[in-house]
Amino acid sequence: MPGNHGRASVPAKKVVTISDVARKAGVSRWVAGHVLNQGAGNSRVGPEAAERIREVALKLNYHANHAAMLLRGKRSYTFGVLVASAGDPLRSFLVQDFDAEAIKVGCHVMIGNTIGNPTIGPNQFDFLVEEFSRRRVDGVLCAVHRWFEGDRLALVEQHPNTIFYEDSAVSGWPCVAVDREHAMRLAVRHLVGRGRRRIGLAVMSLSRPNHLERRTGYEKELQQNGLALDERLIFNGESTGTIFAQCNETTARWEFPIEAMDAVIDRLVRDGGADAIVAHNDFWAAALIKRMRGRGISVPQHVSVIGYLNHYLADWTDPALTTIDLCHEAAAGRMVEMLENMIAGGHLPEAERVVKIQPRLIVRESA
Amino acid sequence: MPGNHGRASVPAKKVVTISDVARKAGVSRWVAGHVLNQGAGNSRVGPEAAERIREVALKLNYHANHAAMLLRGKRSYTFGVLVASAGDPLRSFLVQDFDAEAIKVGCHVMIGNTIGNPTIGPNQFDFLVEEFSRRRVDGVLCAVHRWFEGDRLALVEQHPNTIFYEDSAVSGWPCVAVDREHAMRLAVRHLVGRGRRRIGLAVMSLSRPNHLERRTGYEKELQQNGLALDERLIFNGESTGTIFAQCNETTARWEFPIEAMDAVIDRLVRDGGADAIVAHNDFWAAALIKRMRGRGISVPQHVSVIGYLNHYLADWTDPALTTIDLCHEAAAGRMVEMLENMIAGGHLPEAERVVKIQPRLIVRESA
DNA sequence: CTGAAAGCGCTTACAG
DNA sequence: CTGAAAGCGCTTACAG
Repeated sequence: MPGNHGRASVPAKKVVTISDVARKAGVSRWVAGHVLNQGAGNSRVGPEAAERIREVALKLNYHANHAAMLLRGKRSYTFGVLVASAGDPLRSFLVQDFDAEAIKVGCHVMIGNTIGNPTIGPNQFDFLVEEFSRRRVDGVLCAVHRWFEGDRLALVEQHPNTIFYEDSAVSGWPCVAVDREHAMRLAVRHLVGRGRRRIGLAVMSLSRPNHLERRTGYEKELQQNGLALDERLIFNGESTGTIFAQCNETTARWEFPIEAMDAVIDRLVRDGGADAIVAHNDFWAAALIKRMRGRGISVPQHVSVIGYLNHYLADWTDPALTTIDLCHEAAAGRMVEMLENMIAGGHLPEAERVVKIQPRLIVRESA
Repeated sequence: MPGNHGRASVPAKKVVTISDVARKAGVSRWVAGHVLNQGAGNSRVGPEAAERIREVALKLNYHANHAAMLLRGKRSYTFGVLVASAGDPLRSFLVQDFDAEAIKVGCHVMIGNTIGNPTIGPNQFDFLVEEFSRRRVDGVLCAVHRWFEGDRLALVEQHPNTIFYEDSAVSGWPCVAVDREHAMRLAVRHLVGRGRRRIGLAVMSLSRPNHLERRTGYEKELQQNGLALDERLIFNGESTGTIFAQCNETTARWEFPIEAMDAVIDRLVRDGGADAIVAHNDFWAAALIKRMRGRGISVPQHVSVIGYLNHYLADWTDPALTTIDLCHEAAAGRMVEMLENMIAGGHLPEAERVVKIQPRLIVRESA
């Protein structure tokens, strides 16, 4: 029968403690604790005693009491994850992969959505930073874009073991980001290889440093292939004043005005004569494909399209989307590794603070 | 500078304790603790003293030490969530919404992915059940389909405060599920309203009780509208032997053979003369739309299509997908509520153990 | 109402 | 190597 517990407190089931193990193994609590809960390789306990203790612990199904360790000052083996919304198309992969990597080093992940929950108060980000402190998380992954509210300085002050994903937000702080320059080079190179010469770039913004990297990669690869840069082939979403994606405050779901992509088609294809478009992300790409079909422009025959993200969506566009895979798994692995280094050893060497993840191109049908 | 901590232990920052508050407020620790950390409404402390204590606590920024409370037997204010993979199109919403609801009652959510991480051992589910015990979670949400491995009995034994989503897995245990019968009725009703008469149903399985409910709703609504049941209009994926969706063990991503939908089109549209299809989920629906276009069947002119889930995908199919929204937010709210009741009061009345969430139809373009 | 004491399960000096 | 003691920050009887 479910839940016949007391009110706010949970009756401690009879649980085996370090004393039980010590008694049964015929050693002191000190020795038992040392063998079981401290790092291995200590000189002070004989190997045969250690073995015996471990056996007893196994038989008794002993597990160190987490709360007691924590109270005593040990680490919590818990990471906090700050995301705008965990259901977000990109973050959901990141959350999954980060958890998978965390578990490998014995850590669990505590979720923290920073938007869409006004009941918490005016600023969920700051609230969660405090909560994570109270829970004594060992480290924090912050994957919240910098344009969302939240005191990043307070975050890193309270949680020195913080790592950022994509938007570093605090200059010089450890950050793992996709190599966007490389991503754009992969895309352009592929298109050139398919005979495209009028390659357009459509991005949400060029004022944000992250997005600017895309332009750099785009330009470099054009140059490398002897193609001239034509400003008419670059679409900067900022100039249109349209908000291309925003999170609905009440549903906490992302919304996207598909029709807004018509402006991209007008500028790049109709006016600029583009025969290919490298899109801001898979959603832009999917919308471009959809709207171009409506205008009789076929993909990839007339215009090739390349996305960025490799969301589930990519298989379902028609034609299926050729896109840049962001390799979240690699990013997650790297972040956990860095976090563990920070926890164990203190400073990360300057050179290892900003890590670029090499994305890869997934070729489907749209380019 | 990031991370200049000690090895495996974290130096306790100077933190304010209940003793500090008590001293400053001129009361005993007992009183301070009683006012601050116990439920309100105790008769033994005068209101003016209580007020003063609260003021001091606020000024000192006192927060009860979580580990100490836990060690003392208080609840952890943590929920564990078991999902096959948190990045899964459906689960990702659920994780987000469940966290949002949990935070409202002062709880945090610990993620647990039960597949895709073989390094953990042969059975991640059982491993996580143990881990959740060690972390002393107050309750568990299990949103893992019953055909995945994992000892459900051990789960509910170790965590009496467990609630299932969709697949109850343990008979009679509290469970929140979408009212699939109602979902199908909404879909059929809508199609009939649009003049469809040969309405097909395409589902992955009819042997699983959950899926059988769909057929029931489908039949009832046909009957209600005076339409005869035609077995040729029902596609049961099981009969084809195809695996329509599976999680890649190494990438932990869901894969779906889009071409497999051709069999559905053959049976329902070509042979059965269907003018509408209610699809197993949005992914089936999206694939049907895509493959039908390839065969010159246009949606919704020739055949209407309705999905199930209301994933991001729904906006991006061409035409945009009319689909059933599963109302995850409502489900999450209900689950947290039930969990809290179980924690606080013990048994849930029989009648409140199985909750059906009423889905809604989102009309876009495909039907 | 109040306050000193014991104890949750550990670790960490400390003295043998 | 060993063992008794103190203490992490709380709550819970218990005696005033």
